[in-house]
Amino acid sequence: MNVPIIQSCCQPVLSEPLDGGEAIELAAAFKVLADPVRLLLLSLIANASAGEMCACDLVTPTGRSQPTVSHHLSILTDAGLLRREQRGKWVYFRVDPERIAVLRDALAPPSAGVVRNP
Amino acid sequence: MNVPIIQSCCQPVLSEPLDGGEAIELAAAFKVLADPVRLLLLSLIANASAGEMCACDLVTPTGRSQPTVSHHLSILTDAGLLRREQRGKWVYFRVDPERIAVLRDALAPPSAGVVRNP
DNA sequence: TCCTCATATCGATGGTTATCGATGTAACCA
DNA sequence: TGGTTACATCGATAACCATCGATATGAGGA
Repeated sequence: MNVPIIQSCCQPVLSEPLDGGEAIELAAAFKVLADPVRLLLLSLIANASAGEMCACDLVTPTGRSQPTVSHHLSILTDAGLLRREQRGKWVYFRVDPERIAVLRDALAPPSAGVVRNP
Repeated sequence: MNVPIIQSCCQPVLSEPLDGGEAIELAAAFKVLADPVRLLLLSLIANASAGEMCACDLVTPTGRSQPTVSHHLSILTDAGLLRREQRGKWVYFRVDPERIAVLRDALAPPSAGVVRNP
């Protein structure tokens, strides 16, 4: 997957018209969330007691092969939704809530925080 | 695309662990947003002066064929993100902001409105 | 240095979907 | 009734992506 880093790219969809480039960028960002395994990974990591999880503990609960889980963790990390930290042989992941907030903000209600006709 | 109606299915992803079914449902919902043409359609309709737009006026600004635009409008309508109203020969669409809010809420910050350990 | 284990990468495959031209359907009008 | 226009559906195609087994990489430990 072509995964650009998720960053604030535009006004909320419902508050101001998107141009073509913004639409492509936002769509790519939502595509990262459009997979059940990736949502499950985000949820597992976000709700882990230490706020982080070892990749080794993410294979079993997702029910996928180790390469598949590694693939999804890469996509989430490339998008900036996860932060990766290697400790010895192990890799730990934690969620970056600010990146998630960018996507959340793109869905803000109409005219929230936007002066349409100043 | 298999497009279930978008409805509140679960606690926010970052606040409580998802189960497999919830993850599948949420992923399908985000998949609806994971296309630039559909985001552009949502944006155009939400920002139209009358709060609605005729399908006939959505072909040119998206730069796609009429069948393709009709296809995407169907997906958005099936998901509940758009409301469809036929008036004579014409079909008008308006955004349902509550359905968008469901997706937005799924991305709520950790523990927002959720008591993790009561 | 060799072995083990955790993770990443590779190559192949099957399923999904965005897209289009052609055509069907249905509303309006003369 | 016949023509025109708006929209939906159909069938085909090309691109994309999740998935896996096999294998490479790289860190620790003996």
